[in-house]
Amino acid sequence: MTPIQMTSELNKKHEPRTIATKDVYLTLREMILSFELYPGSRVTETELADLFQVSRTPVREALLRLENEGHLTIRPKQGCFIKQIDIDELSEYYKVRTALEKAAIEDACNHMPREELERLLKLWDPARIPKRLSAGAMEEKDESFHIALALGGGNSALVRYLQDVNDHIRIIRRVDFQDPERIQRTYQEHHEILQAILDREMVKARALMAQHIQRSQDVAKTLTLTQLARKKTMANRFAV
Amino acid sequence: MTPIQMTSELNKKHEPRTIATKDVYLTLREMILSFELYPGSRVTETELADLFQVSRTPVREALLRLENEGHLTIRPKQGCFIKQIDIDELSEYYKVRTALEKAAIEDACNHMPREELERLLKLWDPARIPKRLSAGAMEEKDESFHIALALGGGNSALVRYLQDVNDHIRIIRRVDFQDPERIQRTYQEHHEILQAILDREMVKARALMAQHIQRSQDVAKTLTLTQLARKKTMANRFAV
DNA sequence: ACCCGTTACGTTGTATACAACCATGTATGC
DNA sequence: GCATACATGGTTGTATACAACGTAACGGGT
Repeated sequence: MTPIQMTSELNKKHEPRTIATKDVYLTLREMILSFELYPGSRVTETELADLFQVSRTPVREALLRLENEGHLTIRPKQGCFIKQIDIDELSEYYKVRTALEKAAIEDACNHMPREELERLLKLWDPARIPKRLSAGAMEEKDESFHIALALGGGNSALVRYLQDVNDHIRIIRRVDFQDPERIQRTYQEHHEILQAILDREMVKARALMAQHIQRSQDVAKTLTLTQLARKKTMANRFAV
Repeated sequence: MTPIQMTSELNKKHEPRTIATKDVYLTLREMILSFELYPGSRVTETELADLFQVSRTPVREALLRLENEGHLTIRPKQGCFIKQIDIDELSEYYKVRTALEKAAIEDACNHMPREELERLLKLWDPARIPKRLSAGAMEEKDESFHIALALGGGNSALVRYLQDVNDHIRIIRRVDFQDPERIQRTYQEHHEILQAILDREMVKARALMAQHIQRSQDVAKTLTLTQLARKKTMANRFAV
């Protein structure tokens, strides 16, 4: 059920080393991704330490990690600011993602075992879409699809970079699956890609993947903008 | 002279936020890259704090950063270990690098201004190679070439990922330029690539770049192995 | 009225003290 | 003689105290 032990090996990079730090990190990340901490707003270490009932030390370590993942910016001696959502920058990440996924597809065409591909094909059968799939769950499933392909290619560094890119674009990717139509579409496209790999048609698979990414990017972009506009009206306890 | 202000923007990610932390980080990184801290050996925070005459706090932050860059592994409650050099893993990084540089070349062909390309062409004229170019200086110049191309494409996220990959393979890349023959060769290949971009021949440029990376990888790989074997015989104060 | 210098506050950066935990080695029982 | 339980040393994880720095507000001068 859980996707191989390599995944845990991979996540280790992002997992803060201790309990308190880990909690702070995960909670903060969730708050940022859900726009609860509005982009551009400033947070102070003391404030967060009070909120989480821990000292500043684990807060600092969590912030350091979140900065590395691009969710916030630390300006020395000044404070830390939730990263603004910059559509142009996100497009850049999508370009990087496309480059990496193309490489992954090539590896997958060459090395990915038939059985693994067939297992995935069953998982993404457009005729058997689970009812009531939440956007969060679907986002996770989608990510695991792309990661599975990269894993199938056997290049774990590539997988790590893909994970890293995902960390950066998750904030807009998540809103992509709030529309059932988009879920349906994703199932179909994933199915097609898998079939192309199974047929070892590298050129076709690569093109399909590039299209697939492009389409989800377009949708997520507009959706994020409207979401953001809606949240902006709400009061935020951390806003400056 | 200095390659645009974007570079500083980029380095910010890797630059620890304060002075003490920064010093520790840079020195440690240098020690790792020069094999002074032998791969696999364990270091303790106290030990490093004593060595650098600072407290454990900045040491911890520096270690956290170095872990993110993949130079060492932190095992919770156990300690931190200098990353083993794994030739297979480095090959994976080279594959990622190739994927990214191909994307960069495409962008460069589309967007890079003629003048910038001509400036680079002058810098890499095979007829005018500076005498007594140290391996370290050449490595830096080589990196700045590849970064300049990515910058020319206008995708700063791509540049950051390329920097990140460079952080990981620098340890073997550095030994590539100890042979004057390799320096000569690099000048020629860079010149050819630039010319292809200037002619807007994307397919050719992409192929040249892929070859170029492949060749330097092959050379660096074997050289690193011999270097490593030599250093292994030396005593290391941090070795277990 | 505007500009500049100064002061005070708040925040980050660093040091240090303490607690929790793991690993090793030793001693004891079988 | 071997295995297991325990104790001890050392290392990391967290809390807190202090110092350095940046920012903003206030006051005085022009």
